[in-house]
Amino acid sequence: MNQHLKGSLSTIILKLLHDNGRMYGYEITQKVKELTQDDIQITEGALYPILHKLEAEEVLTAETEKVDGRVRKYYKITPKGNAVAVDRIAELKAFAENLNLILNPKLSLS
Amino acid sequence: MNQHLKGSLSTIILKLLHDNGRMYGYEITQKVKELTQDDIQITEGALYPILHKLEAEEVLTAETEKVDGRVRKYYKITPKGNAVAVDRIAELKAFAENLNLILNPKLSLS
DNA sequence: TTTGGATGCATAAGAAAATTATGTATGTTT
DNA sequence: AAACATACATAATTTTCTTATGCATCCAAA
Repeated sequence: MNQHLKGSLSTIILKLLHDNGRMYGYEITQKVKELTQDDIQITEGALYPILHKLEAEEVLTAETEKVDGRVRKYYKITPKGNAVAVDRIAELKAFAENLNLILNPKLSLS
Repeated sequence: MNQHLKGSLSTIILKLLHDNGRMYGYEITQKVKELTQDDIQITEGALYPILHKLEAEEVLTAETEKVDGRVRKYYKITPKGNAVAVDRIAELKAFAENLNLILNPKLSLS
């Protein structure tokens, strides 16, 4: 995985769930791959523990479904979790803007 | 500190040193504060171990100076370290762009 | 037909990278 | 004198990820 992703991964997951309403783990990994043109690959060892933690914190709820013979575990944001998600997404946006400020500092025109 | 900073911190330090040539630790913390309008505060417990590690890897070299009665440890990127720095900064830029793609997904116009 | 690849979830051991707390020291401001 | 800013350092702990492994199903290719 991209080392710069550290710390941002759980918020990215919340963002995708916030946008898409209901997703399962594997779908999240594919969506991130697609959005970033294969640049970001979420590993399972990182993904599932985060989903379980968010579920334990009641930010997410899960429902298992069998689709085409395979089990999928669908996650969505709880009403209670929505405030948390919105907050963290706003922080991630602010962070992205700060990154841009650092990476493309304005020339001093003095 | 901003939790999303995790993982990006060492590259941010390299970026500042790459832009400014020569900086000491405290100066780096102040520069990041300034650039991000107080949004990002680098803690000392994160900063100094990173500087020491980069020095051990010979990406940075350090020189101690006494200025106005206080000791400062100035760091700069080594010739060898420059390639590493340029690489990581490019990766951080790519990451920032990926973040934007995730945070502001294009509407599907199908 | 069986092998490999994609789909799908899970977890354990270890490493990496931060937080939090603490310590030292000097200079400046109140 | 106390508080705050400047300046560096590190130890213990926690968070978070990597790497490896395991299980199971479906589909395509050989």
